Amino acid sequence: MPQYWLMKSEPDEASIDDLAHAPGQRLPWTGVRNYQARNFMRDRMKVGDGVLFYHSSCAEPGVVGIAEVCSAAYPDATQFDRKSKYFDSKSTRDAPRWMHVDVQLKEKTRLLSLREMRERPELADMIVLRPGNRLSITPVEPDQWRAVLALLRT
DNA sequence: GCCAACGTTGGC
DNA sequence: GCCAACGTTGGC
Repeated sequence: MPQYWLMKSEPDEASIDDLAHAPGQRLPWTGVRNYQARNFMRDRMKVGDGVLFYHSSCAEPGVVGIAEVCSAAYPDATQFDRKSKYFDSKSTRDAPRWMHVDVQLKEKTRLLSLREMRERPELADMIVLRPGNRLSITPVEPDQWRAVLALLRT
């Protein structure tokens, strides 16, 4: 059984259109520097898991597409790149601190805005809607996944 | 730009 | 191991 996830990305960094125009419509989910989010990718994500692609820190935050996990977790190259803002001097090639998966676009959707999500009782328990939530990757329950997909098609 | 929430760091 | 200080996230 696949699991489901919501993954936040700042559109200035990697937008749904960036994903749509990437080779194979696949992108490495680089730049995660939070242990809980890393652990989700490293320990719990499987190829084929469903992903809600979410735009954050922008004028209209919300879900903008459906994607799929398309690789196992592997070391994030940006942690070794001194010129990258994601460079981590404490990480080593022998024991890389940061890992990520690749994701592949399944479908660009309409914007399901955060505001609209908050209005929906069937989504009320989603972690991303919890006050103060800052986690960039959160698990999504199967019934929440189905409810979001239904809303995206309205 | 503000600020609440919360994760990380580092002194002790 | 505690916890204050600090930094980051991200909606508004």
